[in-house]
Amino acid sequence: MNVKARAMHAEDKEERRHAILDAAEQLLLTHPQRIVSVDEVAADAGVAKGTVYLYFPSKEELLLAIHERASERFFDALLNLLGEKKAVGFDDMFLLVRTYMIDVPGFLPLAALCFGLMEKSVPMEAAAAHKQRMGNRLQAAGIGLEQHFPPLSKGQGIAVLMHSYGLIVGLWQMIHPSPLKDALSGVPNCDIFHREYAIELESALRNLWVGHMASSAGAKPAKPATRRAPVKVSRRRP
Amino acid sequence: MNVKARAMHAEDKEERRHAILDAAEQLLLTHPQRIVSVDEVAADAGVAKGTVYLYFPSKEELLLAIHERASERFFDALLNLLGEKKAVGFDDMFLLVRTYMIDVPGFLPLAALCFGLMEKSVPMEAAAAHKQRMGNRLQAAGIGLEQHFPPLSKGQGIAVLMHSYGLIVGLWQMIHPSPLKDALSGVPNCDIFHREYAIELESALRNLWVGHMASSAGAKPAKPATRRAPVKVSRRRP
Amino acid sequence: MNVKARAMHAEDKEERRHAILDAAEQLLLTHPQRIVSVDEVAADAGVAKGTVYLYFPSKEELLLAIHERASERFFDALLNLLGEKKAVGFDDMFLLVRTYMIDVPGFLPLAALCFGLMEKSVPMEAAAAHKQRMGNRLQAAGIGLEQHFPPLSKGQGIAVLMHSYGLIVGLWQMIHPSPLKDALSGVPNCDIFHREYAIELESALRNLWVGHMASSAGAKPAKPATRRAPVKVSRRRP
Amino acid sequence: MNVKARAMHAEDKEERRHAILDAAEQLLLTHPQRIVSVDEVAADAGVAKGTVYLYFPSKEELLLAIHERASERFFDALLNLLGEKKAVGFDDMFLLVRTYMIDVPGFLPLAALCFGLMEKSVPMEAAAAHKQRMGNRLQAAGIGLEQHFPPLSKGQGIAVLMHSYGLIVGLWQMIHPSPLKDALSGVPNCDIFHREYAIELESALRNLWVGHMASSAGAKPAKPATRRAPVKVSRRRP
DNA sequence: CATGAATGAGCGTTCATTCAT
DNA sequence: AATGAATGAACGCTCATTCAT
Repeated sequence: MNVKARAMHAEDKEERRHAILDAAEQLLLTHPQRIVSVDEVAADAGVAKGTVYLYFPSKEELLLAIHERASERFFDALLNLLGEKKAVGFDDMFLLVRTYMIDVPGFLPLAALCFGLMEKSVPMEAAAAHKQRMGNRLQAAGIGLEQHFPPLSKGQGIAVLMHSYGLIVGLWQMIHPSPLKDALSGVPNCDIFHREYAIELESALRNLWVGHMASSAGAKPAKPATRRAPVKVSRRRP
Repeated sequence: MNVKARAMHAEDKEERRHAILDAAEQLLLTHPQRIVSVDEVAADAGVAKGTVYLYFPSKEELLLAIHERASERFFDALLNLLGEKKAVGFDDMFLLVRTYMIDVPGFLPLAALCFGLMEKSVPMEAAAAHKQRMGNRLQAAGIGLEQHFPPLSKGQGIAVLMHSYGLIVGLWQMIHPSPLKDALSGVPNCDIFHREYAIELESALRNLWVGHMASSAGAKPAKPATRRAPVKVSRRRP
Repeated sequence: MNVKARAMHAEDKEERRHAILDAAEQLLLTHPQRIVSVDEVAADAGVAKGTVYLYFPSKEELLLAIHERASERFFDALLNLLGEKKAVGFDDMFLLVRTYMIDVPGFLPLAALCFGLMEKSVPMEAAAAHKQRMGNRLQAAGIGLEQHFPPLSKGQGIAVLMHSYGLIVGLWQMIHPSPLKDALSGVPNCDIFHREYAIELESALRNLWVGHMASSAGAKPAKPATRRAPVKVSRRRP
Repeated sequence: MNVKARAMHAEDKEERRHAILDAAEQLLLTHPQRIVSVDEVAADAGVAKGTVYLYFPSKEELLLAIHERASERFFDALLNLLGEKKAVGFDDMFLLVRTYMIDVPGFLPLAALCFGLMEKSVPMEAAAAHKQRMGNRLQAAGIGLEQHFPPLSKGQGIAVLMHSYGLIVGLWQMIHPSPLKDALSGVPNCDIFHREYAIELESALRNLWVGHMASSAGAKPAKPATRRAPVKVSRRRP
């Protein structure tokens, strides 16, 4: 990793910026539970600690940048998928979630962390810029989604995505692999916290989507499949 | 808050314990972004720092206790509701969520925080005990849920609750009131992050529940309302 | 140990004082490496923490009292031995050292600790009183020693005792059983620190005594046994 | 002490390391009774508290380093002396003890302290390394000693050194200059604790050495100088 | 006398950030 | 541009001592 030469040109600088991000990401992947220190990042990136601060104004913004880059990969893949001509189903979508979020060990801890980060020390304009970029991607993906899933009404695509992302991150916080897992096996009523995250998420997410599709579709016909339950679940319409 | 008298009896001690919890909760609520320090808690509770450690073995366990107390209130209300004879619908449930989670300002930030807490420094014993208590409550509530929502199959009640809780916490992290909200209004594509959390959550949660009801109910008849969407969303049945 | 009744009379008080000393001593024996806390002592003695302070003005003086009581036992046995009619040799003396110092696990750590304690917080008059009591015992034992070991000149008995005690405590600090012992076995030149303390001490002590006897005895005849070594070791006499 | 320049080169760093050691040593010397705090050391060294941790991994290891440096000086002088061609006697040795141990005010309190330090918090690796370095020096000095004092058998040199060191430190703990000294003068039987340490030590040490020389030399001929005493002191030979 | 709840100064350590080189 | 030595505020926790009950 050690890149000693000075980055004089813009491209060199971008390269070094990514080298630092890579190191930090790697560290996050390797120790998903700990919050990495700037020292470690610098050491792993093969640069001095001060250099990190040449490329990122603060540790928080470094973390944000990692998360944004990781999200970008997901969104790129998603937009790519949605841009294809062929039909796209839930399973295709979930495969992306699995590939870019679940199977990337640091992604979810970081996501959870980043939510709480924006309030801290990150200057408002940086936070705003970050949110805007994320918003743009969401917007584009939401529209693509609506095209592939016709039941979705206008604007509902973005809602589905946000709800999904919330569910993905929130559920991960409840159910994730942890050292406690082994220790608690056998303790009654504790195994529920240690179900397989991917399986549980797929079920939850699918149901969320089913509901979204139904709520849009059913908005007009208004007749749910079963007699009682939906009556209680669907929004009351006087 | 300053209660100078010594807590000599068990009930007094419980009271003081709660006074400390109150102070910490209040602090959490006032500064949702920062992790409160023991110094602050002690000062706000009107006791010396050492006194905090008389009632809680560590800061982590203090935070956990706050969360547990708040959860307990929710679960008590939930079990109470589910224990009643009359029919219970989604709206009744959501009212509880609103009352005990959304409208209690510290609840959700703390919930998000606590998920990440268990791994840290909390001795395994304590973490296990905490998880078991939470597990017990979940279990009881899950069973009650299945009785009121017949479409739910055995064991699905607890799943619904967990998925819901994940969604509640995860979505809150994405969309919550923050100082940024005002600053970002007008920035294109940023307003999506600043929708009203309660409204957004209700929609997401309802859809999640609709999905759960449908997936159970429809497991046998398997007839979705619309032609295409469910085909793609529902689990493939070869 | 739990003695709840109030100690109203002097004898009861003395008894309780000893109960506290016993508990503290036991604790010291059990965990020779740690400095016990007042909490532990009180708990083990079956009294409240405040009660300890009714019987000892400070933790330091409690420790001092333990050490003094343990020393007293040694001195009692020593004076007893020296008071007998029959001849007493080094081996008899060493047996006492072994019985009252080496084989009492807490004795030596405490002795080492107490040396450094007097300067701290212990009020000067308490320290003076302690020293005087110890001095008295030393004085008596020194005189007894001189009677059994004729080569010793007047006043040399007390010197032998002090030098011996210094050697006993000082050597123990260098060579004592410790968790490191096992870990360091095999590391070259480290095994010297892990010789058996009792054996090493006996050798050192015996040589110290041999020297003392010789220096007194030889003071008159002035002819050492060997030709060269003593010439260099003994005090030059011009 | 305040040296503001940054220590950029290895030698500068070594210098600063020593500056910190100096400050700590000075502090130890000024307040032999208290265990210095890192705050004080940093303040006295004219650096920030964090800087101390740049040069020493922990407070314990800082203290150990002070002691090791002081010991090193003694051993260097000792090995130097023993390496010379000319004859070396007890008085030459004692001069070193006086110069490097007695007359360096912080040495003995620190030595006493360090013995008890190794068990605490110092990581085993560091403790082992420290012990090994000390062991090496002892070994070398022991061999040199045996060459200058022929009566000493193989391996006895190191024993003499260890016994001596134990005696030096142990006796110091009993008899050392202290504020009590003045206060207690006149109190009967207390003056024994306030003899001049150097004088007392010389006597004790000389006798220890005489004994060692005699025990080796006499191991074969076995003829004690006096009639009764040695019979009792020397090891029984059946 | 006895209790034990309350105290709070004090400590060792961390680590994001700065800035002289 | 790059370095990495230096900083110092902040933190969680301990525990001998006090004193209201």
